[in-house]
Amino acid sequence: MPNRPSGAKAGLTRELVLDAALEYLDEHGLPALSMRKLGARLGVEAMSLYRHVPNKDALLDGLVDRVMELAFAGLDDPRDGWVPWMRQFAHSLRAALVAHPGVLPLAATRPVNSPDALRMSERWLAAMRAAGLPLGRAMDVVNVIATFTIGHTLAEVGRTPGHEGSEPDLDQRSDELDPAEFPNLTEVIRTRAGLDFDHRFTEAVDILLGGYAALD
Amino acid sequence: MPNRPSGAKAGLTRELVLDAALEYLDEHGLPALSMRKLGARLGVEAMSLYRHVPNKDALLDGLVDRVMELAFAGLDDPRDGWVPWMRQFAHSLRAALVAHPGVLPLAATRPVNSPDALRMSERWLAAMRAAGLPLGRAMDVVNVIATFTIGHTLAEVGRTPGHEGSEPDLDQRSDELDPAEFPNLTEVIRTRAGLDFDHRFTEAVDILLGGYAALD
DNA sequence: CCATCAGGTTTACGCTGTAAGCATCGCTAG
DNA sequence: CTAGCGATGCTTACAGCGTAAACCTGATGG
Repeated sequence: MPNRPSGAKAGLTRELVLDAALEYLDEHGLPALSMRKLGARLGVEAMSLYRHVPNKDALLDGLVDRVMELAFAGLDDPRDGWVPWMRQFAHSLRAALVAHPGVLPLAATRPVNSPDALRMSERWLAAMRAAGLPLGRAMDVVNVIATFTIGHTLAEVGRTPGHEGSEPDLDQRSDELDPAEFPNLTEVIRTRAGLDFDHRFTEAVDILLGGYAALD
Repeated sequence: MPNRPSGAKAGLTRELVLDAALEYLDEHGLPALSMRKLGARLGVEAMSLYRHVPNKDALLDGLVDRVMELAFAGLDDPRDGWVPWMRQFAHSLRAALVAHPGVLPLAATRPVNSPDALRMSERWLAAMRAAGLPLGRAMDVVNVIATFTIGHTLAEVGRTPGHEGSEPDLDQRSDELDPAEFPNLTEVIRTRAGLDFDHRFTEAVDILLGGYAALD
């Protein structure tokens, strides 16, 4: 497949591979991502990728790590208070996940004790303690906000990890919905009550943070 | 593989297939579940399963539906108040997911608008409205509690969807953890602060429900 | 100039989901 | 009693997957 003279270097890097993988993932979805197709996109055979990545799982882990890093970028100093910092982090994480929906199922199911994830947890804890929170409480707040954000965004993006648009959104299929069988759902669609994901997420995060803040 | 006289019926049912699949999933994890292996467990060739299930995805959807049904079983009457009902539901859902960890990644990533999921949402909404909650608020509470429960349980079970025990739990690898690089995490392990998932889940659910109840 | 090596390729293996066609059973109609 | 028929399971086949092993080749350092 490569039209480059055989044996010549294509100039791959781990970073380039991850870039291409992330792009492919966001365009075509997780099930469509294979080493062969990723290689093809880079003008290279599948096996070449293994010079830069030990195996497919590690590649996927790298993608999760990347998006997590993205969520951390540009956060304020936590010493201004853990509540605003955590709120900012929650919204930043949600934005990063929405921007890379293909990574979402991965972020949700990767083990929490991979080296990357441990580094991430350490950073969270450091930030929260810098804001004056005791360790146990910091663990609780961090974990609750992170898991809620991932869970909620998962439902928000809400399609099979397969390529997007395979199913229409709930509010686009009001026609096919039998009002006799689904009276409440049809009313939801008609009145558009409770379909605002932004509002729901913001409100829930504030409830959680407010609740923890009141626990002193 | 089947030692039964060729052409004889093995007596499969959709229900039997789902039973076996759920069992296999909980024992060996999602990546290990293949149509051939599932067939083998039932004493049947892989293709035979397709008489009872249109394809693998539909089979997996069926498993999610089953566990969700399990979560609904034995709930009190919602008219006794939506706060206790929702609390009970959250804990029941978490218990069902923990009992069938293989289904968790599926429950998290299946689209929210499959027919089964719609039926489920309708039931939730009906219960909440029976308890006197307005529709929009009902949507918010239901979605927030469900997504948080799934997200938190995902982190709790917390291993690659691959077979369990592939990585030790966080608190079992204190040895390998460099205290210089991970001061906070090592302290977490030493003091066991913030490692109680039960307590964290209960507390967070109560904060959420209390917060919504206070919004009147 | 030659040896080494990093990076890319080729080939191959066992596994996957599933389409198509066939064999065989139990049941029902004549 | 028998003809046929639908239901059920089996066989074969195909394209695609992740990746191990061996190989080739252009660039680099002694």
